[in-house]
Amino acid sequence: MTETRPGSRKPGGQANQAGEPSAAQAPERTADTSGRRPGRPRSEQADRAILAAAVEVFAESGPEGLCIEEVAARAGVGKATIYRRWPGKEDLMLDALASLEAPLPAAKGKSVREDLIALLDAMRSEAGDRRYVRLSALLLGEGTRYPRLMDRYAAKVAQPRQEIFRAVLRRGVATGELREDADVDAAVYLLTGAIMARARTSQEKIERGFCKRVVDELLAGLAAR
Amino acid sequence: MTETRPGSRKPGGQANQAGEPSAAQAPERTADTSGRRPGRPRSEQADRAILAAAVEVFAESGPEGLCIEEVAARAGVGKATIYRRWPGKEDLMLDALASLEAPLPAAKGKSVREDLIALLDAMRSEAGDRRYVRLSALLLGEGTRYPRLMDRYAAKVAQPRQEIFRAVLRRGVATGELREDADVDAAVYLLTGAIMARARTSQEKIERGFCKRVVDELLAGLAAR
Amino acid sequence: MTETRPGSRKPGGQANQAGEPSAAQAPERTADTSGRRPGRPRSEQADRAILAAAVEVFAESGPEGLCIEEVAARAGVGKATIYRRWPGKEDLMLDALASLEAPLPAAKGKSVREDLIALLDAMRSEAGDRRYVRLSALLLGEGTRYPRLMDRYAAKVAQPRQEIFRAVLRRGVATGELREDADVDAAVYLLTGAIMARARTSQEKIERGFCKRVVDELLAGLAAR
Amino acid sequence: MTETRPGSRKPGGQANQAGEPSAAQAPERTADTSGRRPGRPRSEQADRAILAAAVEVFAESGPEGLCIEEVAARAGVGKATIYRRWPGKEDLMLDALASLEAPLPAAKGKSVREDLIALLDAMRSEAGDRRYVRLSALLLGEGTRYPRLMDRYAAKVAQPRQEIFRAVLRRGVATGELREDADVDAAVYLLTGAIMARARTSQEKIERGFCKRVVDELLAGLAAR
DNA sequence: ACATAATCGAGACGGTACGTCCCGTCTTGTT
DNA sequence: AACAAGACGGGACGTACCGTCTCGATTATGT
Repeated sequence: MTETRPGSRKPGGQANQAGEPSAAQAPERTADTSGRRPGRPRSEQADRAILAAAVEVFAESGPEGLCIEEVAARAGVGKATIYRRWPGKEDLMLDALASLEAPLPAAKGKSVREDLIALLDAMRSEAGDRRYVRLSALLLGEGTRYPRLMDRYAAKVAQPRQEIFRAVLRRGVATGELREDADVDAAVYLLTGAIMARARTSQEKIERGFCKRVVDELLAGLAAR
Repeated sequence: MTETRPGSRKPGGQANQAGEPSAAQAPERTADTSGRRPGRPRSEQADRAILAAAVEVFAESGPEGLCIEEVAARAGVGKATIYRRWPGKEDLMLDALASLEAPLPAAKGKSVREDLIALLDAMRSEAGDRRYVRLSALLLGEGTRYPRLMDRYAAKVAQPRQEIFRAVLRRGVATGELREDADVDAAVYLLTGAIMARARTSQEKIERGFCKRVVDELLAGLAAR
Repeated sequence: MTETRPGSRKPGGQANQAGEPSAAQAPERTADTSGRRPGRPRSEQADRAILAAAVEVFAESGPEGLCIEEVAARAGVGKATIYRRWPGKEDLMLDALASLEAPLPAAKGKSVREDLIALLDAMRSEAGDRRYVRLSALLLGEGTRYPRLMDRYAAKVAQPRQEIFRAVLRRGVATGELREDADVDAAVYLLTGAIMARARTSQEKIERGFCKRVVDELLAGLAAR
Repeated sequence: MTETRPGSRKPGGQANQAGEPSAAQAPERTADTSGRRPGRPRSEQADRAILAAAVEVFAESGPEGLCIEEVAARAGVGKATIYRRWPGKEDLMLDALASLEAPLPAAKGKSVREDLIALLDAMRSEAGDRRYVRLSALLLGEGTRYPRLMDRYAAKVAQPRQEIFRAVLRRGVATGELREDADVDAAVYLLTGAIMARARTSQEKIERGFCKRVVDELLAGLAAR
């Protein structure tokens, strides 16, 4: 089910297993130069064509309808060329997802409120991208069946994003802009969850003002006084 | 693709199209009981067996692995008996999901805080049910492919639940427990989203105290003072 | 697989099991009048509609494509109404075949040659009827699986027809028109087979002169002098 | 419905479309061997296993009962491997039939009478093979639904066989053994038809002497003097 | 220059599930 | 009873993809 060939390699940077030790297990005859494997090197153009086709097919047919044969056909590539790179449909999808994640904007530091709104707004755009929603839904749905996949996603994609929110909030606590005893973790879930919940309730794009309202409401608290 | 037969009927109560207007087109001779279609009526036992088997198979194999042939076999039912009721895998899944949704507890009215915590706690239990997570993830992922399905879900399942939250919050505003200008909609997304976001980040059950922390943080607001 | 209900009855005259003792096993309450069964009598209109629909569907779809559901629909009849009369598809087909068989023309007696040509010409017309060819092909193909059916066909349809040929030939021997030691059986197979073989080689109708040529050739003999 | 792929190929020799022009569209670089389609070539072992299984299943279950799933299972082959070669059940059956047809014995030339008896005797053996009867009955019955099939059968199987008879008869005419004005076509139908008609009237094997009687009767002619 | 070796596109392979069709039986209320 | 209607469990149909496996052709490196 998983990696079997020694020198297996994967494109897609962010979602990889870290460090690409591909040369490590290679036969290496002479011992010195470049951890290069013998034989024809893999085509990087194929890498790109496959990922692009995967995103495209995915966006049209959804996670259930994504079909390797179609991806191969659109990429102008043999099926084996895909299976040489990814062990299966889900792993391909993970890398396709990663290729869609826009980097969150760096906190500009003016105020916690503005930073949070900017971060949420970036997520809002992604959530408006149906491709993102679907890829990420597949991931969630398949989580139990492919825990390895889920863990990699959590480690490589989800947690770094949460960390950005956490950093902004912690900085707010430090500068006194936020309460000293604010529950940073809870706040992260409240904020990021609001976008998810909103995305879920309808097919339409989330309206621009939504992020502001959410942030303000959380900052103000609901309780009277 | 969708319903074509006039008197088509679906089981699964909560997720239905409202009111079962099946009698509407029937000949109706005398007045009341006659709203009957001719022929052998559909077996309600089959309805139940199919839904039960669907949930069971689903829980074992995930949305991708859910297989109508297996559901039919376990329910002791011919495949046609399933396709007579649901046009496809996804629609079956929608009703299976609806059959899993526990009714949210009635607001007991002591305080808004306690009511909210109770509601979130009920959702937390569902979110801890992997079957629920998967079904709902599939639903989300397939949303664009099956907008009809998504709309039915929103109308029959999601919105009624949001309405319960909204009622609690509005009552809080009325009693003065919450700020007069509280953004009730934003608050609903913040609260329900927090559970979703939390469920998404790991496979483990959500800890009991999470709901309390979330509610308290939202009630207090993050801002200093 | 075969008859189970006591009072089962079949329409279709020629192909029946002889004598229709239907009243014999009926409950018979009072003991005297008319071997009538209680309850609503079977509709003879249904009998006719079913046979007609069977022939019609058959002619369109061939033996493999003949489908009871379609016959029932076209006859405006419930499926059970068919199964009440015939135990299965093949038996229905046998009666449908019998309803197609035109009676062979009575030998007019002018000469053996003319009689044979007339008989062959009648068969030629049937063989030109694709419905006949198909029904009879099904019968042949299914012979081994349904020996009972085959035997009934042989006894009720095929042998009486051969007997007509045989009678003509025997009369020819008696009148001195044919050789005294003519092998009547072989001649019957030669003549009737020629039509079958000719029908088999192409989809087109058999040309009118074919029968004459065949009869003349057989009468003359191939051998020189 | 029919062949669409350019280089489509079918096993089963005798029943093929003549000459396997598969190389025609291939790129053909050097000159000879290159008439190869790209990709993995079809397994000839699968060809053989499928045909063998088809004949076997057929012999057990008859034409109606022949079931591709069973053939695939017995041949140890995926269903797609069958459908890649034949568009449907009937076409498979045609090739299976062709694989059953024993080659007619070469005319040995001693006398027309002996040659004809030998030819009929070969057909008699086939007709005694229930598998042959059924396959050929299906073919006949399906003729109108699948005219293409029927034509191919006529062209590849039936006509070449008739030609053999015709050649024998023509030689007889040439040597003076037969009448100069003998109607060769009619004679062919008389002879081959006799076997068919005889096979049709009963389930039992045709008796050995039948062929002799038929040939002698036709040679002698029925007419007195 | 030439062997070695891993890649490429193509597409066949054994499977599994799909959604449809029809079988022959069973269950309604009506005639 | 028999009727029209139509649901039932079952099973084969032909299609679509899965992930694996040959094919001949290509493209690098290491001698």
